Amino acid sequence: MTDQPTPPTRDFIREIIAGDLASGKHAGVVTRFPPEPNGYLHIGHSKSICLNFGVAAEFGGRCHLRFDDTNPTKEEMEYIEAIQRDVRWLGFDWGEHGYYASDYFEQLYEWALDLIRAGKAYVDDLSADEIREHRGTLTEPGRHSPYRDRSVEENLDLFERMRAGEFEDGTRVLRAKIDMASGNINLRDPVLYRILHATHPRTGDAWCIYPTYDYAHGQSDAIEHITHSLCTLEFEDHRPLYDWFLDNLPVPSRPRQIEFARLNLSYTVMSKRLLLQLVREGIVSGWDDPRMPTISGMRRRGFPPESLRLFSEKVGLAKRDSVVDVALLEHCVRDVLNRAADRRMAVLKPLKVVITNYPEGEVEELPAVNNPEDPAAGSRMVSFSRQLFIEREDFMEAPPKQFFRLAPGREVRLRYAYLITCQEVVKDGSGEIVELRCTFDPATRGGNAPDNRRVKATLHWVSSAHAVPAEVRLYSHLFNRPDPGADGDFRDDIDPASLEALRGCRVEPALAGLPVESRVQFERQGYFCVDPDSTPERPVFNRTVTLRDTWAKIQAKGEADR
RNA sequence: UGGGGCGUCGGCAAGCGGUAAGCCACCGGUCUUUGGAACCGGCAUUCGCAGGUUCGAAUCCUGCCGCCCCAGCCA
Repeated sequence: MTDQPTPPTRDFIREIIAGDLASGKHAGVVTRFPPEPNGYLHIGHSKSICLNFGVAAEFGGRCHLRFDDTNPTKEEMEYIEAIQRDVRWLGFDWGEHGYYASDYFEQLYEWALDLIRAGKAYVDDLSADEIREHRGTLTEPGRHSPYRDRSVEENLDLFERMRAGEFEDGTRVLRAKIDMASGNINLRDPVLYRILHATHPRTGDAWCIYPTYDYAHGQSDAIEHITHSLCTLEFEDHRPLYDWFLDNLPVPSRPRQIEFARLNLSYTVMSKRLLLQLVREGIVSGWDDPRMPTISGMRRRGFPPESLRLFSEKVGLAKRDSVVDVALLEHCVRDVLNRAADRRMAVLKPLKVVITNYPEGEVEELPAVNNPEDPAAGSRMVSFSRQLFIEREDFMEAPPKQFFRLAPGREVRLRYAYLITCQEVVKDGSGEIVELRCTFDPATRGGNAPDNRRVKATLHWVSSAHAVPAEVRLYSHLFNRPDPGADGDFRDDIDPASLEALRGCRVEPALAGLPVESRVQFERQGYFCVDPDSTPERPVFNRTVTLRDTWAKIQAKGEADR
């Protein structure tokens, strides 16, 4: 067997960068993550963050965090702060390299003056509607604006007066003079500056003209000596314009834009517009609702940052549009949590069990392993007594063939405790099961029978006198179809049962008083984390993700066959 | 009927002229004090289609077909 070293993670972007380093085109790598502070970051951004910071780290370079804050009508300080918090939480550090496009407004303005002086930009008095009419269509060329051939002096005068605030919003713009007949619409004299009498979150009222994305982005990259400017596919046809500015302005460096496909996830919407709508319309509780694909939502849901990084490695990087199965994300979360989360017992829908042959008033402390995947996690003691709670779903009066949990006359194991046998089912007047009367075998303390007899099931449980009440919130996908909105309003595809709050849960005492965001596994059920709504007397847990559930599959199959 | 991209397993994705990696999902099995985890095995004779070049093509050429993006003073 030839044992070849695992090839390093390679994708087309890393290949380009490695090539640029090998050829000596660049001595080092500088990337940037450039969010617009007009909303919260989501898992699509997480892919970009991991890419930009990851690439920089792998090649010994650095990654800047730069806010693309060129549109004060949509941007807010709250978003700037949330974005910084989320990037740090994900595990990345931009060090001294936190920037804002607005840091460059003065330089960008000077360069606009250069363009005007070179006859490559002009002030246009056309209205937005008129500009659109002159732009032509996808198949017909555009027409020149009647203001296209103004003199340099007039353009300079007008542009300076735009900056001085002499004109109303929308009355004039600065445009590049490129080619109104270009097949690439971005080259049909794109707008460089628009008049916006709006207060900017950082520059306040210092400006009333603001550069557009196209005019600001590449130059900001150049100012920061970004070597590789990574962005999503929809900017591909902006690249000639990106390059045009670099070619026509005295910029200090020459960044290269490279585009990759954005992340799409099944059962999820990813557009900021739609996410904002969910928040504004109160469909979710906020940007950090645990059902949101936002980084803050996933954090509250209990996803560890490592799981998001793992996921972004696993989804790969390419240029084709794709939709990643949300099951891959869930797999990454389970993979990390399986190794990291301590196990605890929690009964979500309690059913009372009385051990009839166990002495009244007696309590035993039994050792329970914290994490079978991690010996260093140690163990804890759990209290056992005569009256317990088990999961309602773990008992069936008339069990089907494949159900091997508790049933009348059947013996099962209580994890870390004893083997018990169900002797009697107690019901109330309406026929509902309210209690199980069982016997235990004192010789099976810890869970093993001296005669080596086997039981087919192990149940989790809590001692009723020791357990603490808790609320548990069960989450499933926000949408009930893999492609929400594909046939109309995405709101019609919201799953009304995506949140189920259980109030009467009983959990083992070790689960009380944990810090917010603590992540644990509830044995046999899934991974959960402590929600900020918790109080000292009543913890609240969010279900992060269920455990793989073979029984659920068997049941589902049974129903399908019926 | 302009311009720019993209088409490899159910979902991602390697492959860079030498005879289809890997992951998720799914299906079997082993093991098991979590119906978890772990482990073993199965899962594309074929790369959108059709021609061509070549000893040899997913990889090169030609022509079709399909999908995505662009007509914001959003990013």
